Amino acid sequence: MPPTPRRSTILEVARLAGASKTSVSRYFGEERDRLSPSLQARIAHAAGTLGYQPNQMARGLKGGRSKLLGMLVADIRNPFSVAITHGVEQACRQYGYSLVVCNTDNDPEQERQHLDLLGAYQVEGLVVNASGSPERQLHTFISQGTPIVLLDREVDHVEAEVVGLDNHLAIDMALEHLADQGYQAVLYVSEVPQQSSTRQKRLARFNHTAEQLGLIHSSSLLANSDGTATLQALSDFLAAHQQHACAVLCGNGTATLTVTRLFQQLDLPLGKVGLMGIDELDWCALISPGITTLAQPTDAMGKTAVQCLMHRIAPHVSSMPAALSFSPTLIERGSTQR
Amino acid sequence: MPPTPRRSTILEVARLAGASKTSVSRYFGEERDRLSPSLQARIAHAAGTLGYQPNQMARGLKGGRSKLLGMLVADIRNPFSVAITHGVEQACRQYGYSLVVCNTDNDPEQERQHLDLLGAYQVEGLVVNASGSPERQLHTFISQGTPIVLLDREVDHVEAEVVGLDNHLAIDMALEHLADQGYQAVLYVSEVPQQSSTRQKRLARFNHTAEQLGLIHSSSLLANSDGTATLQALSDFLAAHQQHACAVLCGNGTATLTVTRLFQQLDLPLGKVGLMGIDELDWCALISPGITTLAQPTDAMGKTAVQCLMHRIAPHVSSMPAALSFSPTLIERGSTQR
DNA sequence: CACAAAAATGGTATCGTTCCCATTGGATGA
DNA sequence: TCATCCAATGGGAACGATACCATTTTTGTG
Repeated sequence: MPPTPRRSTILEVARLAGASKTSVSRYFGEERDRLSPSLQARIAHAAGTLGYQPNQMARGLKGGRSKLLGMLVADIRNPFSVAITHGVEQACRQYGYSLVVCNTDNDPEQERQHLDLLGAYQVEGLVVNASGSPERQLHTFISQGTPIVLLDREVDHVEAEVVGLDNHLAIDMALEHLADQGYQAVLYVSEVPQQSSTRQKRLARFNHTAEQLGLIHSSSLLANSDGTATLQALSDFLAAHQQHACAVLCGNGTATLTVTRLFQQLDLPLGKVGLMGIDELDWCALISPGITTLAQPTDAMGKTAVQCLMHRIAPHVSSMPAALSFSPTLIERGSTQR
Repeated sequence: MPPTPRRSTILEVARLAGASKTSVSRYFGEERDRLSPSLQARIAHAAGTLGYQPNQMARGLKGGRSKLLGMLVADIRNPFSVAITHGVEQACRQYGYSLVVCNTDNDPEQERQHLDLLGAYQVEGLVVNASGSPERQLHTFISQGTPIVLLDREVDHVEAEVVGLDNHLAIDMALEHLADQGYQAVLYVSEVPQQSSTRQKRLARFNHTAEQLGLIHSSSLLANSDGTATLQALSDFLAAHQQHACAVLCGNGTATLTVTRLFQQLDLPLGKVGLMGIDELDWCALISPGITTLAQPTDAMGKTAVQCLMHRIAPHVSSMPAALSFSPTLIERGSTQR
């Protein structure tokens, strides 16, 4: 094996092409047109021969233009997050940027570390799906001129665009659908809302709208992942309102998963007891007679987040997106059919 | 707003601490011990005051040590890939590295581009879950001394460790389980195997072992995502072997999802017609009476992949993992109970 | 045809680190 | 006591690109 054949540099290309480094730099930068066709050809040939590729580290160093975007994800194993990440990544590539994805596993400490890191890599923009409240660090980015977009969750005292679902609309749509279907009592199941503004909003809106629609309502928080507390809450709720048509509304995909398990444990008939969830999942159609969901337009959300950043980074390249708040789509299935 | 307060540099810290940049560099590098306690304290204080953080771009430039690992994922929306990515990322952090994840959406062209990119960012190692056959590019990395680990899929003519499931064992376990349960005819459903050595191996082994166990067998490839061709194949298979106990074995999670849909379309009784899949999914327990699966130890696989790389990058930090081939775990449910 | 203006190209300093090689000063040993 | 060595520290060159300014060549115009 040859002793680590180093990656070729701009200088070598320049020499081979009989040009200066500046010209080669121009060729690979935004100013290719300024070069005469003949010079362009020579450089192209030389670069091809050597297999040259600009070193992004060096690029990032000089101009601060790392062509890197950072993304902080609270829980990469949540299908919703994955879907969003997918959208964000696609959009990044479209703008010629790369994405560094950091998963925090809902741990504020990891979040802190990852933010430090993204800073150290000079990301030019940041998509943040927060797990804690990293206000201080986010301010650091902002004050350094690095634009930030918040995804799905707001962060107190951080002024930045928030891309996400229209939570009020979503809850209203869900409750109206349930009411339309004749359900009279609704239990709302959510993960603990402390870390997430979205969960808080949905919960509050649930109470508000359920009240307004004259629905009997109550809520239960998923404390531990096996949902034993909620099992109790669910059977209590059903027992207390036997004479009414009952339904459960789940605040996100995780809740839907847990509650579906509970339905099976309690052997509840889907539909007779209503079930509905926010977030569409692969398997919702498969649990017969199907679980009704509100699907989020994840790809669009991801793209919009990136578009926001690009608008700040390079206003001429991208306009500000029209809307940052998205409407869900109702996917009606048997679980809300009595 | 202050006019973009620049990020502070090593020089400013040095000045404030009354030290030289070399000392500060040492403090943040691997040679902190060489500094006297008093100097360490001064630097720590100065760095804290200024909120200093080393610029990774500059670091990467000088030493070629970017502290970055790259990962190529064929399909980020596949839960199996996500699980692996999660493991890889955790392991990275453990070693003080960060991960750039690139999703190729099974598109060789995107794969090509992403590999270029990862090269440009001077990643120190690469975890590759290939979608095409990027031999040439991978060789470039290897010849430059950048270690590579192949994940789940091999790439022709690329000599590198392959971390993945023991496919022979998996297929054998599955078929033995099915045979034990009294199934006599098995249909194997897989995605098209061209792009994936794993799919090829599983398919070949299926034919081999089914033969050996004296099972009636056949296979069907998922051409389009709605699986219409397989629907036909499945009903034909069942019709042809009415007098035998039939089962379907799915080559991966995607196949399991599609086939489960087909079972519902055809209204097949789970268990009476057996169903089993490789890859454990959230919802397999929920489709009553549950779908039997072979679970892959995804976290361990991700960690092992990183450990391989680290062993090459810094042999003193990490030893070579003992095994690169993993055994699946049988999760027995009602779908293989007649 | 001369002169200005524009286009094409090149040279050099610089980005923030790390690495290599001094330099300093005190401890060690004969 | 003096040479020697080690530990602690500092100075400057490099890494590979970009940006600015200078230079050369071309083009346009009266």
